[in-house]
Amino acid sequence: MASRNRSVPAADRVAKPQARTAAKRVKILEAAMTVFGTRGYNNAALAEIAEQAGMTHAGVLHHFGSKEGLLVAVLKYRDGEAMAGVAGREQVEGPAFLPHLTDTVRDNIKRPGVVQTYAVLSAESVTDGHPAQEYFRGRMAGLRIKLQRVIGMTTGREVEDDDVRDAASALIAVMDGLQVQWLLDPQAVDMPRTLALVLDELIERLATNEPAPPVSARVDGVLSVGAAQDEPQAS
Amino acid sequence: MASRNRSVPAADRVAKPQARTAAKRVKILEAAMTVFGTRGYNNAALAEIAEQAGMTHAGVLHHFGSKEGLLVAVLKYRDGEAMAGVAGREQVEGPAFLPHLTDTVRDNIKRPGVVQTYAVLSAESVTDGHPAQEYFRGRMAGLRIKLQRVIGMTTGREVEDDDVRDAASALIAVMDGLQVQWLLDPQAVDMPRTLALVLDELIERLATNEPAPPVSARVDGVLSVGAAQDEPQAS
DNA sequence: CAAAACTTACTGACTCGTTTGTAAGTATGT
DNA sequence: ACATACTTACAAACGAGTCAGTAAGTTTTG
Repeated sequence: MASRNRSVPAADRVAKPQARTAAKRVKILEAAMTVFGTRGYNNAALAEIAEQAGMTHAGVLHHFGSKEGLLVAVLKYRDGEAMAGVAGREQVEGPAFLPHLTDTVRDNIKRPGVVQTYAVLSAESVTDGHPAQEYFRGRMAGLRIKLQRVIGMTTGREVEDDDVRDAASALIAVMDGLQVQWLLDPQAVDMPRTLALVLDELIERLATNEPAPPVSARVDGVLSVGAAQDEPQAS
Repeated sequence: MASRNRSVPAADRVAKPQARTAAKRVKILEAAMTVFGTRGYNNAALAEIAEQAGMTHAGVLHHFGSKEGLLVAVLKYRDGEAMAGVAGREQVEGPAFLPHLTDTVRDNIKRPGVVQTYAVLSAESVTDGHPAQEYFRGRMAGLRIKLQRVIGMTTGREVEDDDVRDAASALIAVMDGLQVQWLLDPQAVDMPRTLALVLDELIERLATNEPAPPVSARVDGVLSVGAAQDEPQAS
């Protein structure tokens, strides 16, 4: 299925970009983000992206070489934008990163398009041979490591501790999972509040190092107030 | 153009479906699950599904009318299968539903295909006009309500309590979010352990009703041991 | 019970729309 | 003059759905 290796036309070797070109490219990227978000990568048509950017699909290809190239550019663009982001918020490094998560989620409510793009693409990326797969694998790994470090710092735990690792995965999972629920029904979930609940509780637990009893015990009535256990667990 | 004298596949007419038909349909559904999972709905071709089921794409259409019809059938089939499921596990109703969650996640590790189908389709469903949108909206809502009830029962809280609601959303979010991370890198996350961590901690918090201090306070040094605060938060 | 009268379960060929990418030509700025 | 930034036109594929036809099963009828 893979055609022969031909040289990519004019992907990135920009010798002399003209004055208004940069702005035009941003406009294409912005349009692409919207369309990839509303339709998914596979179902998105270059023609629609081009139209929103005020040109033909061939014009888009002139700048980004291929649809896949455009996607990669969108992903990179989003990263850069998220840093120099919405409220002049720069790269937060220390334990302040944790409340920053909740802030970001709060801001995201005002940018459903961005949320949708991220949610759709990240899940779509697990499909066979998806062009964004490597990107999201790396992104997840990076986020996990960063969170592990920050959680370690904040709670005085080892960075390599299993609980710290799990907490990092869990926080990312909560944010991503909430987005899908929220996109399907914005009334149904309160993203920042829910994230804060998990975040506060997880950090408290790691800081005090007092694991909660497993729910299985609770269900068996071992800890419950009225200690009437009704049914034995099959396990 | 809907109700003609055409031979509608799932007919309520007088004649019987043939003997091996049911099995054949299941084979198609099984193939469709795989292909929808590995390619996503939009990128999946009926021809590939048909091939895996041992027929042509027109044959598939004969049984399910359209690609969209097939997707809906797959989703329904999956629900039915999940109940009569893997280990003869039937509809768990009471507080036992909570440990059941962890069990399900543990089983899912052995069924990456199913996980991928669910993860890809649920996120894809938020795109404009996706045929599975209503299905997943309903599914999420139903799961949330069920979890609210079970959490209420287990912790002695009101079902309508915000914390209970948030905890329900959070648990679903953790499960779904972990799946994407796990599919991208199975080594990187321990799904059941991570879910258990969040689950235990959330239930404990709701049961004792002692909210953890917000991380923001912790970061500001109010609670931290070494009370060195580095940067004031913008907010 | 068996032939006629259907129905079901397909296949193969085709239509028609959509889509990515290419090629060649035109305008514009430096 | 010469890249750059496009456009129009086209190529080649692909994919969903239609249609007519065929083989086999099922029901009805005499």
